[in-house]
Order: sequence, then structure tokens, then C-alpha cells
Amino acid sequence: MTQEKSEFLKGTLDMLILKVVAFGPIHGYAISQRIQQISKDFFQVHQGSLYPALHRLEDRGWLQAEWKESDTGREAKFYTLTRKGRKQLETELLNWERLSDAVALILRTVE
Amino acid sequence: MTQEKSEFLKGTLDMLILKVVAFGPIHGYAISQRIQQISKDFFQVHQGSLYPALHRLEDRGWLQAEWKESDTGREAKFYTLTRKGRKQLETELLNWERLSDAVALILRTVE
DNA sequence: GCATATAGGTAGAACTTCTAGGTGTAAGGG
DNA sequence: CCCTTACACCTAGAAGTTCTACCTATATGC
Repeated sequence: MTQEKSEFLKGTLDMLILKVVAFGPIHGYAISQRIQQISKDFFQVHQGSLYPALHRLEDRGWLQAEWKESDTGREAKFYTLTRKGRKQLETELLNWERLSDAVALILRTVE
Repeated sequence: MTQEKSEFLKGTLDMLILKVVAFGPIHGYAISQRIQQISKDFFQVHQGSLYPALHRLEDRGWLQAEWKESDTGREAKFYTLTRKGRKQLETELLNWERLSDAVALILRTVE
């Protein structure tokens, strides 16, 4: 068990998961790998964050799960975005943009 | 008491406070106004978030407090950045940059 | 035979933010 | 004179997310 750094996701985890799932059906373990890979190892989504998040998103009706066989021949839970989930993703993208713009305003203030 | 929206600060509050205090001694109430003003009302730092945060930052040795008279002639606690606080701000700025870059990587992935 | 990677999960701690209250002074309008 | 608003401080407890630390099980490679 190697885990050097812990990178706090600061409320972005849900959005990142929704975004990755938006590319097509994918199982939990692969989601965390994908996020880590695309972010060039900045984000390390540990399983203790991942699975609770997935269940949260499913409970809210944003994700839908289905058991299927994975590449490796094992059973895995594949997640898909629901219509509500797609809307939620759009909302979160917009919010993120606004948030980072607002932060930028403050950080760039020179005064 | 009017409070329409609640804007979640997603872990950026400490950084924003440090940044605002970096401009010079300022008291709590004014910090929240400043953040709201500069962010064009995106961030509304409620007092229940503000004061615990200020005490947290003071406890960690990043801020230093001193009672002085404010513009309005009343006593107020003026906060200043310590040397440690200035270092912390730099660290947080770097982290924020990395975080938003990493998020951008994922959001801009077209796959 | 053992470690690692894959795949799922939970419980509980830690931390931040929000809700909802509290104190008190000063200024301005009715 | 009372009421409201702005200023300025504060706390307790709820809610929410993320982290730490575990658990299970199979397949593959050394």
C-alpha cells in the first residue's frame, strides 16, 4: 500500500466524476485511474473517497449503475450518466467557472 | 437579515482571507466585505464562516491580531499576516494554481 | 507461495462550512 | 422615543465532504 501524498479535492470530486463518466460507461476503479492519469497524477482519488462519492451521485439520481464484465473478465459496476446527471454536470461546470473567475479576481487584485 | 444565496467556498476561504490581509492590517468584518466586493458578490462570507476561519488562521500562526480603533471610531480586531502566513499564502497560491490546472486538464479532455 | 493489480466495499475521524443564534454600539428615519 | 440598519465581535451544533484505515475477493506474474 503506497500512498505518498493526499490531494484534497476541494469539492471538485463530484464534477470530475460526472465529467469522466460522461465519456461513456465506466466502472469505479477505472474512474479513479482516469482522473489520476488525465490530471497527470495531481489527483489521487482513493477508494475511501471514490465509492462514497459514487453512491452519493447514484442516490441523487445523477448516475446509474449496472453490473457488467470488465476488460479483465471480472464483474464490475459500470456507471452511466442519467439525464439529470448531465444537467448537473452542466451546472457544476458553470459553477466551477464562476468560482475560479471569482478567485482569480481576488488573487489578481494588486492594490 | 437577508441572505439569498449561500456560496460554498470549497476550501478557498483561507487563501482568500490571507490574500486580503496581505494588503495590510484589516479587521474581520471588513475582510468579508472586501472579499464580497472584489469578487463582485460571488463570495458572501458569512460571519459563521469568517470568524472560525480567522481563529483557525490565528491559531496556526498565520495571522496576528491586535485591537485598534476602526474608521467608525469603534474597537475592532485588526489582523496582520505573519511571516509564516506569508509563506502559507504562497503555498496556497501555488496549490490553487496546480489544482485549477489539473481540473482544467480533465474538463478540457475531449477524449 | 506471495505480492501486486484489479474490483468492490464500510466505519469513523477530521475538517470545513453553514445555520442559527447571541452580544453590543452608533446612526438615521418615523 | 422607537425601530431598523450597519458595524463588529462571537459561539454551538448540524451538515457535508474527504481521509484514514480497514475489509473482501480474483487474476497474474515472480
